[in-house]
Amino acid sequence: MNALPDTASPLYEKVKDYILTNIGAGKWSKDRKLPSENEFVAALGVSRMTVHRALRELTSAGFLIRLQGVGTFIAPPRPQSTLIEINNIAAEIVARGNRHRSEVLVLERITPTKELSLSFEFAKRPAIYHSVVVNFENDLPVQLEERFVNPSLIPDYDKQDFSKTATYDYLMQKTPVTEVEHIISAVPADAETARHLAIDIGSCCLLLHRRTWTGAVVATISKLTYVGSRYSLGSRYSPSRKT
Amino acid sequence: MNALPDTASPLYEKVKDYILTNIGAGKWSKDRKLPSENEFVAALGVSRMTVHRALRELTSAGFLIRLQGVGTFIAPPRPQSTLIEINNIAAEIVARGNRHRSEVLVLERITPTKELSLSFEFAKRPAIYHSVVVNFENDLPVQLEERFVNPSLIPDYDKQDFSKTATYDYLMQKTPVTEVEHIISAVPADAETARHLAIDIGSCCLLLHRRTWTGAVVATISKLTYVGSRYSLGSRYSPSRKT
DNA sequence: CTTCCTTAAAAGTATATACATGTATGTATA
DNA sequence: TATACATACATGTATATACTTTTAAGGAAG
Repeated sequence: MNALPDTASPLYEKVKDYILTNIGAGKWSKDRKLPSENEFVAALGVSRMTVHRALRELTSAGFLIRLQGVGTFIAPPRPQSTLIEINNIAAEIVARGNRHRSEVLVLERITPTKELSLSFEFAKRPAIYHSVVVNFENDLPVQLEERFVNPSLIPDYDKQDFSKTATYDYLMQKTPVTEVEHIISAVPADAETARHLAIDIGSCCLLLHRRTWTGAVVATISKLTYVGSRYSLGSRYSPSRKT
Repeated sequence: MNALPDTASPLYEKVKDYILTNIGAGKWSKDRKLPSENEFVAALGVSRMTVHRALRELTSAGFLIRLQGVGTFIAPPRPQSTLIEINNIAAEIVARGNRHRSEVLVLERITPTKELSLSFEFAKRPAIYHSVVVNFENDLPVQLEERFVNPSLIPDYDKQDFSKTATYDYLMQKTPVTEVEHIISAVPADAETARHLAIDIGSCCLLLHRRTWTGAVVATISKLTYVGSRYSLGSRYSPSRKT
């Protein structure tokens, strides 16, 4: 009668199975529309909310594309976006079998510049935390990390001893990251950076600029400068399709 | 009154933001329970189904753990691998509203050096394809791409017109990538690179070294050199845990 | 033929309600 | 004391209903 599989799973899962199976069987051709929610209701004898949930979950899983006012379509095979994995520098150094050490240069509470406040998407200009740390691999400086931290999310940031705990680990543990923005560029070292990293002014450095969000709130802004001749970011990644 | 953010987004998204923000602020301590659905209903003045949807989506995104009959808890911090998405340069330039143009410098079939053959993990030394292309953004060279391609996977590589189709698009279309290795570093431009990119020798460049696999076979080896002062790799990414 | 307006249809959201299912807890009973 | 049961409360699912938002299509007016 209603064509749904006879399993113990909840109804919306049966509807998902039914739709996926029929997509696999080519019941609805690649570029044509799937039945509307109301048509599924009539065909399967379940409520529209249940059909809607099934379709919504299949959409967020990438199988379908839905356009309000238009209909539901089979998603094209997804393009493989090339992803690079950025690891915690301390962990990476240790993983290579080398010795890691941090030196805290600055750990303070400051009033942000107008520009920085803008990056935090603040309406007002509350005080924020500011840290500058140099990371060493076998006593050779390889990375200068400057971080600005939102105190409303991480209140005790300036009380920590970041020569013991990596800033990265502390932040990851304190607040969930819901979104990350990265900008990678290559820049010549300025005078201050060169001094901290013990390199010549103008040497090539890898600059990783990162913003993280927790919900709608900017949690941290980081500027990570790697010495080009001493460090590179590496990763090996298997793009795997879900479900 | 109801403490929800005042944005244009749907209600369940506001509830999600509200919960994430409060987790970030440490309102509900790490190991203790969050309020029950009915308590959220009373506190926020929305229906239970709306709260339920918000909590369900946060759970499937990996932020929460829910136990039927018990309650809702904050999920332990995930092993956070930060991912960066690398896009097709041609697409990125066009997406910025600029004009993209390619110039093919080399497109040939060569016998690989011993070292290159090793990178391909070849036992013997069969001929491979080699291409060098300069990518322009509004007539300004921004990237030099050198690629080595395995002819057993992509047989007609040297017959293509890569001033029309981007090499990236062609390769993605021709063979599925099952694994990718990346190494990003910052290097000074050598004489030849500087000439092709119209920059000074020693200028900072972003070097992206990439190997792709199809199954157990190395498909391509690429060396992408970006002019540091003209181009940066950017991405915004939502780390969402699957189901 | 073109432009504007009306209308229908689709997905999206929000709510009230009901019942199902799993867990912990307190209480009565053996 | 220990077991069994009743109960309260938590999340999970399903439905009916109403309204919103977006889009496409058809028709009237110019």
